[in-house]
Amino acid sequence: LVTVPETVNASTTARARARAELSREILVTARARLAEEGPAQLSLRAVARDLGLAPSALYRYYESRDALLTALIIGAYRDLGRAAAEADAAIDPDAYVDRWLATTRAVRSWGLGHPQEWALIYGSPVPGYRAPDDTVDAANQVTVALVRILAEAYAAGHLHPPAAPEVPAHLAAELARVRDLVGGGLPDDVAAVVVVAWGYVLGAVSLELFGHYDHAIEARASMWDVAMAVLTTSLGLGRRPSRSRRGEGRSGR
Amino acid sequence: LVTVPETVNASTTARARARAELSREILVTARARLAEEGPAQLSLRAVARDLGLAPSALYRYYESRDALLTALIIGAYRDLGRAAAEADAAIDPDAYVDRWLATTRAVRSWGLGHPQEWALIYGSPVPGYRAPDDTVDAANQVTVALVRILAEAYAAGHLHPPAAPEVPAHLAAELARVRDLVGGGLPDDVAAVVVVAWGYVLGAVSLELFGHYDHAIEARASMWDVAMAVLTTSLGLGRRPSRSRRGEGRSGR
DNA sequence: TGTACATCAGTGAACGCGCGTTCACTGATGTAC
DNA sequence: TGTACATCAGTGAACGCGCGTTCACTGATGTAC
Repeated sequence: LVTVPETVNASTTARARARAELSREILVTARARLAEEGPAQLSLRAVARDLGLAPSALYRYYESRDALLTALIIGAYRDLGRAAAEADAAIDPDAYVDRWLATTRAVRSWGLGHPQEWALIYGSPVPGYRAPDDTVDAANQVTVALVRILAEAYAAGHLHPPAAPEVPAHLAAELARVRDLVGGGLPDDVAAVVVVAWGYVLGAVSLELFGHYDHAIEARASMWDVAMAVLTTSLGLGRRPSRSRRGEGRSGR
Repeated sequence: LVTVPETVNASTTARARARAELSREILVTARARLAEEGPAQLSLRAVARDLGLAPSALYRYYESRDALLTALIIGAYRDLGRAAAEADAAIDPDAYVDRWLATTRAVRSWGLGHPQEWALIYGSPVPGYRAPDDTVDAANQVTVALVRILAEAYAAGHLHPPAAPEVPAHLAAELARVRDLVGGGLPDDVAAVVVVAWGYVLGAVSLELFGHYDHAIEARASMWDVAMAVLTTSLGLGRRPSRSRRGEGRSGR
């Protein structure tokens, strides 16, 4: 199975060009099917049908159904990561609260717009499917888009979480890896708080998408805004430290 | 289709008793199958096979596969709700922090012990299945078990969230419903913070169970403890108010 | 530029599988007299 | 207490369905001389 080049240069043969194009078209079609059924329901035959191909033809492009799923997962992470990064890039880099709010909002919006793809990457694992390591990098891009903002805010002295948890050594070692994703610089306790914030953002979108506000909270957008306000306060994210950390901090005054 | 009485009294006929028993046995077997495959994979035929019955026999007990799923969902919510309530009941009622930590821990433990049932109730919706309203009550029991602790803590003056978000009126009206689940008494902004805490607990368990700490954080129990410490601080849950709310609060001193 | 051969895309039939649900049936259990 | 009839549990065969994957094939595209 030959991998498909991302970019098609001029010297590429017509056959290769057609191959790359159809390969992408298969992905697009599969994504469209996903929008109508769940990831577990996604069938090669249905995709082939939509494309007017024989089912067996897909095997020239994807080794198996799992390979197609993997491509979809990676695509979804990339798409979401891109949406988050673009939202961030549109804001003044020094306005950390605004960047955080805009980026988290973009994450939620993407989820609302792509509920089945969200389920594919953040929902229950697809049964019988084991994600290969290729997906990890793509998943990390989303994490980085969120965490970077908080890391930069911290570096600029604009993140002062009032909650400074004790972090045991073995956990601190692992948090260091998260820290390294964004270039280091966070103390253990702040890194832990950042992971909690990351978890809340993803978890809250899932709760909403998976129907757990049903019959209770219909004002979803307002609830999101309120939740993010609470989160921002809890993070101590903003221009002025609300409290010094650990009695004596880096905060002025 | 006759409903099965919860309790079997002495006058019940042997046939009815057998019916009730097998009805329960079907559920138990289905739950066991769930532990091995995902909810979407659950098949009537497999359950019948495990019980040594013809597939058609199950139709005497459950109208359809969806009806069986519904019974499983309600059972899972009840089981989780019971586990949470029991953990709470084991703690001194005035020790709100301990109650919160014990109860949330119980929620996580139940999830770790019943990952597929967790996925059934909190994971991506099972495709093609639409949950009937019967499940809502059962779901609420879990919410109540968590929220009640915070409501009681607030009533006792032991909950002082430093984050007091602005809550728009239409959202406040909906939060009132949540409030009513536990007998009222929470101001809008506190109710909003409580919903955020509820969301974090459920979201964090899902993230862990669905594999989003994989390749990053292996010290799951420590991470949980740290997260709950952060959450507790963010809630302002404890004996002494860490800050007065809105400048002048009910806090003493 | 033209020909001979190799490569590769896509076909269509077939494989074996498991699923939810229906239906006419049998034999056992329960009930009314 | 005994008999006649009604109810109901469970059977087994069958329905129609869609699935992932394999395989021998054809015809078109690409390449080497």
